[in-house]
Amino acid sequence: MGRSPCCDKLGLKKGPWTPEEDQKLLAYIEEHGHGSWRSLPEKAGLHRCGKSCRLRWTNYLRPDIKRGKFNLQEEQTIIQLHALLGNRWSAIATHLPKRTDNEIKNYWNTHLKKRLVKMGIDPVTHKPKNETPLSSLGLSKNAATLSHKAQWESARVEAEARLARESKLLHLQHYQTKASSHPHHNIGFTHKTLLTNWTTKPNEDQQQLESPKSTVSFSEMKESKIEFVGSSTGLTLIKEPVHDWINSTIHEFETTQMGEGIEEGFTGLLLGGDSIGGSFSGEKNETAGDSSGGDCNNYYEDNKNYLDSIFNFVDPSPSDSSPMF
DNA sequence: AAAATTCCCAACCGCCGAATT
DNA sequence: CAATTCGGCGGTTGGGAATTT
Repeated sequence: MGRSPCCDKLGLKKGPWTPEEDQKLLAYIEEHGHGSWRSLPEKAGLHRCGKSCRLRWTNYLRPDIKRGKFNLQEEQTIIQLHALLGNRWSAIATHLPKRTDNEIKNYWNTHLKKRLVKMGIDPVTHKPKNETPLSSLGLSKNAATLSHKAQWESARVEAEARLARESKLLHLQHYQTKASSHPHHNIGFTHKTLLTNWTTKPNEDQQQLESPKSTVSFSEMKESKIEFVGSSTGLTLIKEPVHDWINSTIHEFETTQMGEGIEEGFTGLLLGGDSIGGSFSGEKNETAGDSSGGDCNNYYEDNKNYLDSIFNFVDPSPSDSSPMF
């Protein structure tokens, strides 16, 4: 049977974390690694459940987290991956370095979803709510193709995500080993920095606009002894690599992300309802009267660009090195 | 200036699958 | 093989901040 909720124990604190609690959690993980989350709170002197500690660590305290506004490229990546993967935030997060699934999920729900809706695009299916105009543009065939390819692509991206998770796990184990053998091992931050951050509002002053790249480490992928076998329900992992295909698809993904094609499509599309000049989080500019997503006159063109950009993502190169298609 | 409303996000909840006993 | 434990995921929400009335 199921287990009882871990926070049901009397006396366990819930709600927002205090700086003192953060410091305890950080200090413990810095010194010992997190180990078993279940037993961590007691060892760390926290009156929290392990789940709460894990969440706090993964979504906030981890040193490799990037906070602040999402840049254009990150937004594009989220939209593209969401079109392929749906609400699989953890899989999407593996392609957005330093972003947590929770943050991406929040950003999608509070910003991107609304933006798509305003553009007349169904945020679930990523199709225009009224198909007719696009059909007349001759896109219906493309849409069918997209649907088919997206199934494969979805499986591929999911496999990438899995690999990324596995490699992260390996790194974590490596780190934990290090932490246990080096009691004062520094993992890239100090209590001081944490407390400094707490004196200002989190999120506010840590905006970095780094150029994102896939968290899937290509070298790790190359070293991986894993082969993907597609199936209707997902992927089976068996031994021995098929490096060429993996690397080529990853390369396609990466070049597509950096390429000008999608940039153009999404930039025009998404910037349309937002502020001009790259200040991209200025949603308040999307006031009534501004037919967000651009001019009404540009509606069809915009949607065409939107679909095109996804087509480009799914099928980015004319040569199409993927054996799947 | 104050009240009402909306927005945003950290954190919780419940479920699931994998691992362990 | 069943029961249990654990970590992880996605959906949801509470409450503070920001904005509007």
